[in-house]
Amino acid sequence: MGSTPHTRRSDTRERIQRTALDLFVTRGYEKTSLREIAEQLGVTKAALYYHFKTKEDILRAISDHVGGPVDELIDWGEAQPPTPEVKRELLCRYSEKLRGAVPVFRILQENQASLRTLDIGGRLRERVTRLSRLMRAGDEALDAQVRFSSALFTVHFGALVLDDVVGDPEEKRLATLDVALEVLGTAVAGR
Amino acid sequence: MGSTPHTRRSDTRERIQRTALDLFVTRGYEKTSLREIAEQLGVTKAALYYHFKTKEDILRAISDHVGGPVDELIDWGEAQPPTPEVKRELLCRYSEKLRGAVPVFRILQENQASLRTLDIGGRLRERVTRLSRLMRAGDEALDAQVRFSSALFTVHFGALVLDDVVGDPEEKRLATLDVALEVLGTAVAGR
Amino acid sequence: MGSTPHTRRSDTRERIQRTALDLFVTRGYEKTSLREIAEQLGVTKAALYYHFKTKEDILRAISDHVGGPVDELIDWGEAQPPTPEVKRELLCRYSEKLRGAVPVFRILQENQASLRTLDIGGRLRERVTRLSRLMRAGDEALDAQVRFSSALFTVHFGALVLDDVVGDPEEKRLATLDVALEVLGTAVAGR
Amino acid sequence: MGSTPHTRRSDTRERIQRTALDLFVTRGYEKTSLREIAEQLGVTKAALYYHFKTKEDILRAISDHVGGPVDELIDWGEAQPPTPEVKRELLCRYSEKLRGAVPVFRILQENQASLRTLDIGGRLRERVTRLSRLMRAGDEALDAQVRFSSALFTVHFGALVLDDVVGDPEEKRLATLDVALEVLGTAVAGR
DNA sequence: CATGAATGAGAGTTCATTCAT
DNA sequence: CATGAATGAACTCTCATTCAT
Repeated sequence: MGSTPHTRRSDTRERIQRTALDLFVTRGYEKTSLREIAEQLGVTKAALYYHFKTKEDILRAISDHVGGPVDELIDWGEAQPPTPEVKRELLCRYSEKLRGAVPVFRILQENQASLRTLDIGGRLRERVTRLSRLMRAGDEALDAQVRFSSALFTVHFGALVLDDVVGDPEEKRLATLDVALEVLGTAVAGR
Repeated sequence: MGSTPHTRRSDTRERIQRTALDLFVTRGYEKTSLREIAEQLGVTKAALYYHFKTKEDILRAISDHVGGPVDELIDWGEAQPPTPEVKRELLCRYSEKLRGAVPVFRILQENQASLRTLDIGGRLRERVTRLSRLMRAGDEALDAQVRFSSALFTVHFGALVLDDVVGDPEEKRLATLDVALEVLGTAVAGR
Repeated sequence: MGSTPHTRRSDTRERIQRTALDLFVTRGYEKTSLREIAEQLGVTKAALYYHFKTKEDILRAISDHVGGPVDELIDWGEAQPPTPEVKRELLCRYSEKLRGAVPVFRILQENQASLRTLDIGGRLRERVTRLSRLMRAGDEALDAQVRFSSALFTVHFGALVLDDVVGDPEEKRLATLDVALEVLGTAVAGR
Repeated sequence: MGSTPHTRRSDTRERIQRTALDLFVTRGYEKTSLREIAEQLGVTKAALYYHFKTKEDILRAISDHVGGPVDELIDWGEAQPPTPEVKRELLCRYSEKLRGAVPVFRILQENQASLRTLDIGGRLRERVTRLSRLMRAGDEALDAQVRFSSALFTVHFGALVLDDVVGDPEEKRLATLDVALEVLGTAVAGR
């Protein structure tokens, strides 16, 4: 019977990621040492290395939870024409990806400098570049460019910042999206 | 006498800050070692310690170029009533502070996680908190709150991001400000 | 019955030795990790431990292919009087032992320092000492001592070095032996 | 005054080399940890890194005491025609270089496998190759080739092996050289 | 003003080895 | 026969910092 088999076939890999995520969020990637992760988990540093090749690899695993979905979104976007509708759709979907993955995005956001050297930083940079290009495509006017960027900021940073604000998360998300769409809207629709 | 006015007295301190700024921007605060700074400057590590008490102290000196003015702005803001006009004024002035100090803001932005432990991080956090509170004061409605934040994001991140975009800086700055004010405006003015 | 005679029963042990031999030769004993051996073989590290008690044990098994025969040779030599004929015989037989086991000798040769701590190193040292003593016995004159050593070097290192030189192996071996015997000869025979 | 100034301006670099040399000889390069060197010297590991960039760098400094002179010898040899006289001269001079530097040569000899990965290993290999080529040039006959090699072995390994044998060092060296020259002689002179 | 020398603490990483399954 | 998971000890190396000169 045994509904909770005790650690049957390593859930350790997941536990490492969870602990690391926690520490990366609170202390930062660089300042979090493998010793800390291991200790907090009650295993040895060497155990971490059984499950992950390097420290960066742990972060990669964590950030892939978010990287994959976002890449798909970008791929989809690049296959579409740069119409206002597509951009609106992009913002909506991006907002959805953010939901529930805020801590991961926060790590990527707040440790940018540290990631630069790592190849995970390269991937991140590429993602940001592609997403920006996507959002900005279609209207080269300065005002439009600013609007496109601003709408993206609103969705992205809104999620990160409003996270520690009281209120129903979904409600906050939709409010944020509304504002972003409005900023965008005046650009694409002329309103 | 003295063709070089009163620049007597170590311009080394300034050169250290410039070099450090450069390296902090390109390699990040943590990843930049004092050895690197010293080498790039052609002095010894010990020399850095003659001019600055710690590594953090160098960063502090750099960030104070921006911290002081911003603090003054916040102080001013807190002495005003939370009217729409004041908020608009805040955005305008904040935008001006950003101008020319983008690299410093970028360092603070991209090294947030590293700064958390440092007391300079505390000050930064406080500044952000106060500025946010200032911007958000006066209207607790969710929609308004989002708008206030978004306007601030637009000015702040717009400056950082649009920096590597072609175009006249001042023109870009004003365009950004326009969008920010608009986002704000619909909230505060009802339009 | 059984087309494959009686090779039943794990040829894995042999495969481990072969793989290890390869890696020890190319990367050195210390620099070769059990992980590498296991990976190159497509098994787990733990599997190696099923077949061998320690890493040193693998090397021991490898070097025993050569150690036993050489020990026999030395035993034989020590039972003989230290005559010129015996020494000539020793060189000839040693040369034969070397034939085909060059890689093993090379490992022992090039990893001497690493082996020192291991008890296999002690055995090697003992072998070398006994063989040298055997070759040097009978004539304490400095010139003779040098000659005896030189003849042994010639056979031993000649085999290792000439291995990567073109030419029929057996022919090279005999040529080497000739020179060694000549060096020896002038000492023992006066020629 | 003050004939023995106490450690005036770092004789530490030299002391590190001496201690390392000792340990490399007795325990081997790989098996000697920087902790051991530091402890035996009464300094911290970090002090070693003040004076040398890496562990390999310490070995390099040690081996350069011998590498430079030998390189010069080889350079000289390569500028000469491959005559018997030149070869004799090469052996004589090589023998002289060996004198007094036996421990260094022993390290290089006994740690060959470990050095392979290091770029100091490459240099060593190159040196050996060039020296061999030099000695073997001029007569492609198998017998001659073997003789050339053998003469070199005699000088090289003779120095290493006879080091722990009683007797006046210089006398031993000359005796060794005599045998080497004789081996060579029969090849080059036809005798 | 600045350097040369050194330190203590800790980082990430790798290794041979063990053992329940 | 063999594996997956884990460990403890060690490793090389880097860093911010100190201080006598």
